[in-house]
Amino acid sequence: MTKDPDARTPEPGGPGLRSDAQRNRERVVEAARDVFAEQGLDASTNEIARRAGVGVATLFRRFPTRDDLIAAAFADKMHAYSVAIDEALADPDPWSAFCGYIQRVCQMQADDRGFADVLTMTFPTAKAFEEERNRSADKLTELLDRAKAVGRLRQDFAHQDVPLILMANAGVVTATRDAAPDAWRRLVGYLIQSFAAETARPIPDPPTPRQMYRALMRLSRKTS
Amino acid sequence: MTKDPDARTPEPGGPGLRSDAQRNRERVVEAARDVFAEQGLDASTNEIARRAGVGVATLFRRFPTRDDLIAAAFADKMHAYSVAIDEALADPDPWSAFCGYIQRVCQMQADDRGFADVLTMTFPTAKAFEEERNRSADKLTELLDRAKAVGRLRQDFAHQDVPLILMANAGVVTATRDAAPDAWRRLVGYLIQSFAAETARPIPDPPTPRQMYRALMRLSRKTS
DNA sequence: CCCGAAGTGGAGCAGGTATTCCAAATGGGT
DNA sequence: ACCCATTTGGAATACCTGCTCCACTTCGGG
Repeated sequence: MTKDPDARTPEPGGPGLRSDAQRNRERVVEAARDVFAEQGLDASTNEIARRAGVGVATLFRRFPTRDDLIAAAFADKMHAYSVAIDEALADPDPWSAFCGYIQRVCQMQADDRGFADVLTMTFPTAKAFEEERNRSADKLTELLDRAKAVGRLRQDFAHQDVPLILMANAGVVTATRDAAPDAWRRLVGYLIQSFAAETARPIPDPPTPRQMYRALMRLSRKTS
Repeated sequence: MTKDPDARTPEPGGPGLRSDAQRNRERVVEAARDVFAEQGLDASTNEIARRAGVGVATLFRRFPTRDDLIAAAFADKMHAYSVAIDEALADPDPWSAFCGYIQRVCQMQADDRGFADVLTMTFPTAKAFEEERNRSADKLTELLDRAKAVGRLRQDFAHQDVPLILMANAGVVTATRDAAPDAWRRLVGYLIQSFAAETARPIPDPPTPRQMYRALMRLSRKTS
């Protein structure tokens, strides 16, 4: 009687949830983090529920769509992702800031198979991330501008090149994770060198921002 | 292509097959080529049979394992792949030969989703390809040596870097195929520039040949 | 033209997903 | 201690796969 039928709070940890329910929710999120990290975003729902020690119904009640679960599982990694660029902006040397940022983000991909997917297939998943992404985008532009201003980053480096790097890196880490876990460092080493202004030579145009946006949106729906 | 009774392929098309059976076999191979190109190596068997207009039993009778089908479907693209390096070796300028080869192979990945998989996940599939690969490996070494000898290719470029490039490129093409089909050219542009001797700066060591071999063998068995 | 061997297609099976439903268990306010 | 709304686990459903089996069809040599 005292309960309000529509007192649903959309996303936070657990507002009106019973204490045990809230605990179970957290267990699901933790299991999802683990499983996604190991197996990528297309890991089986059953596996996550099993690993969390709850029934599948519990998982679905708390996270009706897969995107809800992904958003919850990667919320803090997305935060770390945007913190990374803040830290980069704090570096007095814009070039080392840029290089450090690229390496950091690629490292995050190497560490977490699911997160590599989130960063490349990306937004399909969550509006929750969209805001964070937009903030990051502005900061990224700032970072690139600084590195160009000091003459270290080539002028024709486009911000679309960053997701391009992430996609390339994702290709390497998914292929080499088991057999050669550090192979991606070599790729990134090559790439960063090619971003240096002093050695820049003409290369094909980058994809347009709009193309890149659409590429990132891809695959929310499977092959069809 | 080019139906030639004794062109190559030891015992492929059909030795003692009835004429209709042989025709069906060819239809399956063609359907497999199309479907693999569109959907990648993990396309559904049923889909291929349906597209070929035959029953699934026919497909399985002719190609008991998936690898058999893959080998048949990509035989001529593998041949083209090894021809590409011959053509590169025919180029009098070792550096443009090298650059052209990389671009050519990456182009092939961009054109065929399944072939991109074959080149990166690779051999899981076929001993048939192994011989072709070994021949190619020797020729590749020759190509790299020449380019290094004329001082255009950096000395620390390792032959393992080639599959590394293919993996990176595969990451980009799978992500951007629909929205930005030429994005991979930009990546390859960056990479090739970083392979030039004159601008070379130290980068992390490449994976060992053995690591790379194991990486290529990966995923013959799923996640387990 | 005929008939056995070769070839065929689709139903069927085992095993995998995502998602829904509901009888039973549980928390926590009283 | 009680009671009922909330929460739960697992069975049930509805698809997908890969792969096999077998009654029927077709080829092609005589």
